[in-house]
Amino acid sequence: MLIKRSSRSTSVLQPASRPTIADVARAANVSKATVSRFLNHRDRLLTKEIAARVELAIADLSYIPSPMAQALKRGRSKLIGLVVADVTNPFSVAVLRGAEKACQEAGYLLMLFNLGNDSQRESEAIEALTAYQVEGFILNTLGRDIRAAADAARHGKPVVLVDRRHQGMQADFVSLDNAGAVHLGLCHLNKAGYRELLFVSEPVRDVSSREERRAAFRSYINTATQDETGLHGQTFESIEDDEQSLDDALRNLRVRAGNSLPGVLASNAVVTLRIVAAMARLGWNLGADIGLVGFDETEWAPYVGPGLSTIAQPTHELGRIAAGCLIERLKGLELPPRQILLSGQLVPRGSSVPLPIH
Amino acid sequence: MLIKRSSRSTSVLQPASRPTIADVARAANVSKATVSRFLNHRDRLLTKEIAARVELAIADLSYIPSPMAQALKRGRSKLIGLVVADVTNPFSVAVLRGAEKACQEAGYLLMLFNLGNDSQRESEAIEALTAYQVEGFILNTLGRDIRAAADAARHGKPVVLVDRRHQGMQADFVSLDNAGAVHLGLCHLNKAGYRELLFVSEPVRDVSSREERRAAFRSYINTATQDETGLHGQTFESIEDDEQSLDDALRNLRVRAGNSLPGVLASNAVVTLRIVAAMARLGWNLGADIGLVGFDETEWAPYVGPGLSTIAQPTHELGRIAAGCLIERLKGLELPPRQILLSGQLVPRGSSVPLPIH
DNA sequence: AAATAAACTGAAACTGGTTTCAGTAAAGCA
DNA sequence: TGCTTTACTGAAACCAGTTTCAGTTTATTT
Repeated sequence: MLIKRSSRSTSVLQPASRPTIADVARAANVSKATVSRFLNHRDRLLTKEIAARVELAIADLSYIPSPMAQALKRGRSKLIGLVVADVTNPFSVAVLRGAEKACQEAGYLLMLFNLGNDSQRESEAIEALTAYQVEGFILNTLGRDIRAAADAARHGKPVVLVDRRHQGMQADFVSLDNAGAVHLGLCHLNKAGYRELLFVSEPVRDVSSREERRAAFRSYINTATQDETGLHGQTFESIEDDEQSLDDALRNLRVRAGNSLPGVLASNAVVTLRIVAAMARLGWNLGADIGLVGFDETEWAPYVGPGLSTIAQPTHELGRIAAGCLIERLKGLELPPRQILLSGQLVPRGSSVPLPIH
Repeated sequence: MLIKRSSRSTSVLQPASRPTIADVARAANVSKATVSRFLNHRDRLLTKEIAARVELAIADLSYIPSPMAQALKRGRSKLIGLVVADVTNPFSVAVLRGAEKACQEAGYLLMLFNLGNDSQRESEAIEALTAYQVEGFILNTLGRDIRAAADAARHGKPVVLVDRRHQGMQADFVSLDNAGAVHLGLCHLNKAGYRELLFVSEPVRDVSSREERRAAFRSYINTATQDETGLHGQTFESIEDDEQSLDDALRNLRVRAGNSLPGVLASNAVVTLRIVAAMARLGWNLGADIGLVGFDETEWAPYVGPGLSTIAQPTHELGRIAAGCLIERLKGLELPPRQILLSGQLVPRGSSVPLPIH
């Protein structure tokens, strides 16, 4: 006796593979085409009676079409690739969550690729995801490997850049309004009485958001200097594990300040933490000895030292919007590349209050 | 004139779709089967001469086989599904990174699904991932929806549970040695002089790791009480946004303590932060007024208050091992379900030092 | 040198869907 | 009532691979 592969035994022994469209067709006594039509064009076509039969069969077998097979035929996979420079960064995670939500609502699934801050892997990531037929990319990467993303674009896959521009790349771009945010932070420090300022970031090279923030800092300082407000400023790139240099930079800052107050603007949460660590090493007090405002609001910011003043990014929104842009493009929207900038919000806390709270 | 789809023009205008195996076959003047054989059984079969021709053609067109098509035919997709209860939890992210690394090395790609703490979505996640033919699952979920994971297992897909067991489910399980870790924390608090203890966790219901930690806490307290060491303890479940109850619980703890010292064991980083927040609200000092040891080491732990004492989990290892187990099973390893427990490590800091540092 | 076995290769079938094309039945129109 | 049009359905081709099966060389054995 011949056992047909398609015999869908309910036995627990042979781990029944999922039912296929052919199984449904057989059960409903129609052709595969009809089942497919029911699934895709339910409204047009199809007699009520046949539709009912198909519907029943589908429910009966609890049939779910295979996205793989669909992707193969349609060329569309309902998959979106999200490439993140570093999942450890809370910013990335927050963006991820926003994007995920938007994707879910639109019936897309996110494939996450984490570079672990290894810019080498960017090409690899994009290739792997392209191989899986992702329909588009959300990139929050260094963009140092120009080829990679450009390749994707050339394959006709839409790309949305989050937080970091890729040089020479025409794509939708969603980000914090860095200039505005820096302005916010510096005005705050200035008003609080800090006059000798230092901008600390991770190595800037080619990371657009860091560049923009630094440029905004310099520009603010320049106009302030011209207006003779007594405001001065410098910038510093902090390298991982090089505690010495950071400590020196802070010491110098204090020297420069003389008996005016020194303040620091940290370019992201990672740097903020490094500065907090340095302050601990130096035995200085946040706020009193040096003022600090850092990018990125975190859940722990209120409880570190006297509370960390932060510039909160609308991370969730950034993610949602990025995914939204991509999905619009996938639906066929033809538009020149957009830039969407959202404002940050200052959350003042103890680290930017000059006097120790009594 | 007819333009064949397969004509691979290098023109930038028409966004060339990726070359297919047929293109390679044509270029090498062999059959698709031969190309496929070259890719999969390079060593056996195939003349050197033909192999060389195929190799050249592949390199020439920079051909990459479509995993989708492969998955369809083989039934294997080189995809592993990772379902996480909450990406916001740094524990999950750390596990993710470990797992990612192991997968990458073995040529697998991770598909992440985040439940956002919504246990409802567990089935949905597993279904979606199954539909994409993932070959196995790493689950760090509530496991409240028994059907979901059991379904996966029934389909013959191996499952590895991380940190949280699913009741009645026979699967590999990778986790912290919770009993040992609790012991570590309590011994430490006890030695430091804290005598009236409180275990605070998120709602325990059905989350095995929380259950285990609480049980270990109770057992420790019980034996300690019998030995008349003067140690007492209670447990408390902290609910999100219910600050009032937590504050009360802490106040009661201090009352119970009388003039002995009260200490808290927090069941994870989220709870630790809640307790820190409560202490701030109450105006109490960590260490001096109440001792605190929390599960999960974080980068900010050293800088909150006098420094948070933590029980560090080998998160990265957990992820790596979980992925490793899964991959072994995918390679055909038949073994009864394993339990792999790793030890935690105590990182003592100011929050468990009774006297304010001078 | 003939017979047999081994080693390669290609055509075709298959994976699970979608879509085109052609065919049938019902409805509309004269 | 006969002819055209419309509406619906099924067979078959296709997506990009893998695998079986059969056929052709080549190598080995006698």
